[in-house]
Amino acid sequence: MNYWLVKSEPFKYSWDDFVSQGIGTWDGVRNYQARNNLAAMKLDDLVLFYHSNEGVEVVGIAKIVKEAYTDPTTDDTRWVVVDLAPVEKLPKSVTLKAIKADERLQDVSLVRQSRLSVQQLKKEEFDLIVSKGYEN
DNA sequence: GCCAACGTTGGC
DNA sequence: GCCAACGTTGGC
Repeated sequence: MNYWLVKSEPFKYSWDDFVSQGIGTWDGVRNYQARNNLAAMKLDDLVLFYHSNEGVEVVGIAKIVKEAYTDPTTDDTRWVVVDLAPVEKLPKSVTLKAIKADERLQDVSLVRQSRLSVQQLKKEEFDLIVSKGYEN
């Protein structure tokens, strides 16, 4: 089981859009590192859903319902997509600020390599961020 | 809206 | 294969 984090700009594709659709194809990735992460995702891996630009926070948990396949939105065969389904919304979203403030989360890519749109997390990091979503 | 960080492209 | 120029992302 692996743990991931994906970013989306809420005005393009928000958590609420995702929930109302019930399933979301994660297309549009045009970065090799992000692509490699998509390709490594396995069925039922858990994924944190992060809002970039607006909100700048982790809002919910999703899971992989279909492993990587060729991106149907382009003829370029280098790119892949996965399908995700919502698992649950965090009672309280976890802001980037809160993540940066936690010394145990200094190695996560959000902090180290903020531009990467599909990132892998360690189980401890994933659990820690989720637990913050349940605090207070 | 600005700018830093980073990825990609293309000339040599 | 290097590197400058350029484009994009994303936090602030």
